[in-house]
Amino acid sequence: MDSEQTFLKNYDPSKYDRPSVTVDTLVYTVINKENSNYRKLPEKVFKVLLIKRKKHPFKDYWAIPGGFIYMDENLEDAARRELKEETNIEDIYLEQLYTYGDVGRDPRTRVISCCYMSLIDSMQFEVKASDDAKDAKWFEIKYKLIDEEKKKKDNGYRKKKIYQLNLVCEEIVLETTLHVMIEAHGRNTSVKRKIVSTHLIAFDHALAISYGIERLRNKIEYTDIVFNLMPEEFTLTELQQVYEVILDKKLLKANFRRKVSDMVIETNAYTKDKGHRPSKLYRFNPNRKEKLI
Amino acid sequence: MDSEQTFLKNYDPSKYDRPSVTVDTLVYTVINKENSNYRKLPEKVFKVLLIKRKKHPFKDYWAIPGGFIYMDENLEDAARRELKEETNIEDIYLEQLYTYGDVGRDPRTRVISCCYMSLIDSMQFEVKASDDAKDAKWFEIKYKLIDEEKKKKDNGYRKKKIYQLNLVCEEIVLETTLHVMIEAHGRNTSVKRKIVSTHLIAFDHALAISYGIERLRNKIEYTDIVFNLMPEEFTLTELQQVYEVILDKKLLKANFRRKVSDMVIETNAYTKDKGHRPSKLYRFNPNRKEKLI
DNA sequence: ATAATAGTGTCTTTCAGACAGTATAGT
DNA sequence: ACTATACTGTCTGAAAGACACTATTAT
Repeated sequence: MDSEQTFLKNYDPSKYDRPSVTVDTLVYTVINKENSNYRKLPEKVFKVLLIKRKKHPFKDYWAIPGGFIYMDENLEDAARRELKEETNIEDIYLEQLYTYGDVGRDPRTRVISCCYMSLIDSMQFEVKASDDAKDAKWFEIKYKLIDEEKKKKDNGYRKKKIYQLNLVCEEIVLETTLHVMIEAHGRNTSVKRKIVSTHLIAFDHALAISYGIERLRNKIEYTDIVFNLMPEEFTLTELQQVYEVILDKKLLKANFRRKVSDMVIETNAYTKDKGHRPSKLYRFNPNRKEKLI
Repeated sequence: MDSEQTFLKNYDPSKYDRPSVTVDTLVYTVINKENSNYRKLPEKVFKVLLIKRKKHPFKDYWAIPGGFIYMDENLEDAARRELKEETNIEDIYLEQLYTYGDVGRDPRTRVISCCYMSLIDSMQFEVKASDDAKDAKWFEIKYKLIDEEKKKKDNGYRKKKIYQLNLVCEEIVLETTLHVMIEAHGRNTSVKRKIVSTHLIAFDHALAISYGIERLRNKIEYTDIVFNLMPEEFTLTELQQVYEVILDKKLLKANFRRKVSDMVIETNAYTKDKGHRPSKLYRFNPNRKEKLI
């Protein structure tokens, strides 16, 4: 009769083939665009951080920062370590997004990639992460539903949503087309995402980038995560601009202010030297009723 | 100058230590409780499927069904294969829930577990999955927030939510206490879940079971997933009972019916022989506007 | 004065919550 | 007749959406 102890002593993990495991971290931010007219507010741009690969496979392609986990390190710790190493960013909002593990997604060997998503404040990190030496660059995100096909089937339907993801940094344009296939059959609905065409983006990383955008668009509506993109103090118009650039739609000012009113606290400070009426500065209200999942 | 091809030919995956990867699948359902009073409707019970482990480690403990992935098999395919093998369930709603990878969560070696969640129709699978020979059993779920502590800190707070998870099957009672730690610091909020005490549940599986319940409670409010728990035809009262047992609260009938009205289509059929007024049978309306994430 | 943003008031429609009432089978 | 469920109507108040109006700065 063997005990758990003797079992563990004799356990040989190399009996089975094992995949490699990486941790990749999507870093999103919203940054001010340069401005000519002294009166106008700077436009906000939604960006994602990509690294230019220096090694095979996908040499010279752009990828989400990340790497192989250490054997004595938790997944989230690995994500934070990589983020610190590559961008010097730490103590930041991080959440697990999705684990990608399709056969053949990495030409070297079976690689399973646990993907995290983080949001950073543009002011705090803008310079460092844009650092050229690291070959890390912020890419402006343009993500749009461009077409939708629906076919009726008996007892259900099949819908294909076609998305265009364009990532732009200076003269570099990374263009990807994605399909989201929704299959409804009886009471059962399944969703599959796949890359139809992509250009200069490594592995299946375009999938994660688009999924991260959709998750963010969703969670911004019912959680506090936006504030991870904001500086300590901000105007309500800036906050609204961040919502608008992420959701890719205009919002009405009066309604927006009502909606966020219980998430913020006003300060006594105002903006100045803006060529128009000064604006009150606000902070995040940490004592609001939270909603987390 | 080496090409990608020569790089790949010389790539040796055994250079680095690699973890083992498993896929585990939470299977939830809602089942009718036996009934004495011929007039009364059967009560619904929310259940999760657990397997009794026959091998070390955690021999004789209860675990979520799952196992090691094959090297030539996608993650979701692995989840579906295991589900088919162990419970004969197939063609069912499945979604990725979370990937657990803490060091030391498996005493054998580093094991990373990609956890899926599935919902099944009690009528269709009730008998098979309860099959004793497979040592798989349905456990009734009782999941409650039992206490909450909040401590103010400068520039934020720390909140601890204490949950009690009880799983009951006949005379077996599996009791777990979980902490959800919410730490708000400045604009940054982090959430950590951990097991404080658990009894006869293998690995960190109690974490996944509770997280799955919370995800389901959340998604039932704004998606169609409930219908994966329903038979082809059902009464609105049955649908309401399923909502109530998952959310663990009573709902008002008139309001509930208004809320679900565009998700269902009425049939011409009615229930009968119930000892009270017959009820109209409904089906899922596959053509409703969907919300998926 | 002007151009631009800051900020508020209010109407309407929609939706969530609460409650009370009527209807109808099986014994 | 009685019991238990089936089903509907309507009131209230909150929230979402739309729009119009006033206020204030730097040049």
